[in-house]
Amino acid sequence: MSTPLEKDVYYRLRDMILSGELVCGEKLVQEDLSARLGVSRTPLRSAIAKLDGENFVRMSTRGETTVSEFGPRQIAEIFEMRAVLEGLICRLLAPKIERKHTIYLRSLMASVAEAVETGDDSAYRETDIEFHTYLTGLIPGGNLGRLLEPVHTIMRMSLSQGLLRPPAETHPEHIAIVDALEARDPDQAERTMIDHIRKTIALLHRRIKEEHRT
Amino acid sequence: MSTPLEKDVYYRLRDMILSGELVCGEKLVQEDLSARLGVSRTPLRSAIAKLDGENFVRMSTRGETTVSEFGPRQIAEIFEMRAVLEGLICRLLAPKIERKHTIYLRSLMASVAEAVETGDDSAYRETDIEFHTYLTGLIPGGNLGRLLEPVHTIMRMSLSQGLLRPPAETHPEHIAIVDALEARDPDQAERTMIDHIRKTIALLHRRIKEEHRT
DNA sequence: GCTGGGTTCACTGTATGCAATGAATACATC
DNA sequence: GATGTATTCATTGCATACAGTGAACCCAGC
Repeated sequence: MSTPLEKDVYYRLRDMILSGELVCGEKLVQEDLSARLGVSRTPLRSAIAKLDGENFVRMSTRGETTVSEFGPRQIAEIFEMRAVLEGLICRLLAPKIERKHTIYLRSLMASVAEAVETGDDSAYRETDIEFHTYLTGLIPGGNLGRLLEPVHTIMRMSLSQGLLRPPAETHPEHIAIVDALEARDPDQAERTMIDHIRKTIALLHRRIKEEHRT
Repeated sequence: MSTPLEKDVYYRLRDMILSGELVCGEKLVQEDLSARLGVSRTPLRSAIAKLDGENFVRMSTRGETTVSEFGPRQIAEIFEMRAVLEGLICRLLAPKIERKHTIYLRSLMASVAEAVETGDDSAYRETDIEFHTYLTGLIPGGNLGRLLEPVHTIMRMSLSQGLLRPPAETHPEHIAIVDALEARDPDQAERTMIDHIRKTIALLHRRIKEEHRT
């Protein structure tokens, strides 16, 4: 048992949901899925139960399991949550952030400076995610971080689907966030982070509008 | 199948964790637990998987399942999340809240006016919870609401353990929140809600300090 | 043709059995 | 006595088997 089968099934299932392979509202039939994934229903059920806990699927009381919806509308809502939660992280972090952490963040920003200039999105994308993930990981205790993990998974998916503002736009915002953290200004750090994410939300809403028009 | 056994096990297990019957860090032994609860390991495993998804327990890769910690420190962190998330709810709700909803909230407040005067905490407590739960339920889509459900469970537990500010203090705050919602002022609504919850967090921190001193 | 009752069937929830793995213990060797 | 090794054991992960339930379907009666 190098890797527990149910973990594997969990990740595969989650990917299938986020990639749209399993459509929203689709009823999950355990036998079909287990055949499709080549496992028995036991690890599948564990995976589904965990996904239920994370709200990726919804189990009705009558045995029906349906896929939660992750359209632009829901993504926007999730990003709203992300904004305030990551803002909170910055606020809590600011008073006591250690020098080595800001140094790492700065080096992270510096490492993609060229990618920003040249407009190399794919190189920039990973750094963007790392920036947010790293910050989240800095909170001790980690309840907050654990809650945000699935959210960041969704964020990763959104970015890979092209939900990306121009690096030339977001890069300075990231730097401003680090500036505020380094200045140990909780309010400023929180505000900067929230504004940063809400600009992406605004982009999302424009997308929704366009999509609605077609 | 009046009620699925695994749902029942899930709730019982969650209660055992929140009530402190299962201590933080305690390793969950499936056979022991299943015997203790009078069920087989199968529904138990489903329940545990879901609790893992909600971060009530933590499953290591090596099969060990341990209970997450819910001490004052963690409760404080969770309340911080609660503050910004419920603040967000108010912000999103304010522009479009319907009259019938504010009417209900006002009636809710009015119904406990005497309890506030007389200092009848137990009568007031349920209304307090209902106030927050109701607001959470008003957000459409419900991803936000679903995320906050376990959080409110923790809140309920905290209140029953005496984490309660005097109703005379919180009651006007609730009213102020409804005022802001009715005025359709998103910023004010968000701020009022956040301040409201953060005052409870401050109480929590005082508790932590006291506890630390003994 | 439509409706009511019964039968079948697909699917889920649960229990149990088995195999595998990590840990603890006992033992042998240096 | 300490250290390395083999064996046992506790406990998990997985598959399968079984029972129960809701839904679809079919057929008879009006």
